[in-house]
Amino acid sequence: MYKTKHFTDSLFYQMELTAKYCRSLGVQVFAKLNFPITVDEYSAMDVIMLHDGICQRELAKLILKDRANTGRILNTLEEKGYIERFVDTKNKRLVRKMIITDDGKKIFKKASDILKEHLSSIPKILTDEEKETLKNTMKKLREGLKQEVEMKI
Amino acid sequence: MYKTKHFTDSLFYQMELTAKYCRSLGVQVFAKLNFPITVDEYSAMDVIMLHDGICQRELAKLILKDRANTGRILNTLEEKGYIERFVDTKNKRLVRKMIITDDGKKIFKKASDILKEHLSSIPKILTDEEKETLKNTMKKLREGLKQEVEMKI
DNA sequence: ATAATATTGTTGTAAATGCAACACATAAAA
DNA sequence: TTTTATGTGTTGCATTTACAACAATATTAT
Repeated sequence: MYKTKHFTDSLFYQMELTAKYCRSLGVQVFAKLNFPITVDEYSAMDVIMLHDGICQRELAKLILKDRANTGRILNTLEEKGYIERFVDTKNKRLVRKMIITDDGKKIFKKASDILKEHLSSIPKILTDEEKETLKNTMKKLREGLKQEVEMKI
Repeated sequence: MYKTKHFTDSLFYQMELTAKYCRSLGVQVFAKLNFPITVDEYSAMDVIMLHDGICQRELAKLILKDRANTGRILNTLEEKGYIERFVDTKNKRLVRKMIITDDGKKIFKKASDILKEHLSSIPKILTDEEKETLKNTMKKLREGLKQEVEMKI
């Protein structure tokens, strides 16, 4: 019937499908283990710890959520007492930076340990080599797409 | 500081980042070219044409959106006159099936042509081999994750 | 036969998301 | 100096999404 390649066979569409499985797995694991934070909050904390003195917009660019969304995630993390925010300057501009509190570090460490233990119980689907190749190729794809897609962050 | 692998280095998280670029590219292209349908509606039409006589829930499972969401997408496609729905039976159960109307086929063809032309103007980021490997590995990952993740569809 | 269970689709609702508009401060240009 | 442009963060709103509850029907168990 349709000889041309279908959109649903395209790399972009299949990437979306695959990401949905990954995301669902993350959400379900976090809910199942009764974490006091969501996947997104956990990811944000991870990025903050990796980038000392990061400001909100830089964080937004790294987690690929817009500024509004990023601000809201930080609001809830602050309400929970896992981060503290303060005003600083970057290039002589006022920015809001944040640090992980001791409470936050404790929760993060605990979550990481439980997560690692739980994930190790999931059977290995891909070989280490396949995983590495996959990550490298996706990184290359992201680098290329950065030129084509405007992310409005 | 943190010697253990970070969550943001994980395959799952990087998949989410990469998928966001892909999704944004799709949305932006569709908006830029003034299509009368969204990416999701286009994908749904593509899947419907690939699977003749598919019912709503089967469609939902393929596009990985829940039944509610799938029903709503079909509502808008029906309102636009691009599909027609009718009641049928599957395993002696009442189900709603759908067909693409002539109008729908026309729009889909037009969108496909414009899309192909536009996408060909985007510089090649990955080689054909890289793309194939990537798609195959993602498919393998999805197959494996199907055992671990419940999709509630 | 009756009750319990399962399948399909819809409705309602809360949460997440994206985007535009705004406020504020600084840098650059006139 | 005054105006214009840029960078940062917040607010509001519309859309998307996930999830639970429900209705209707069919299957299975008791």
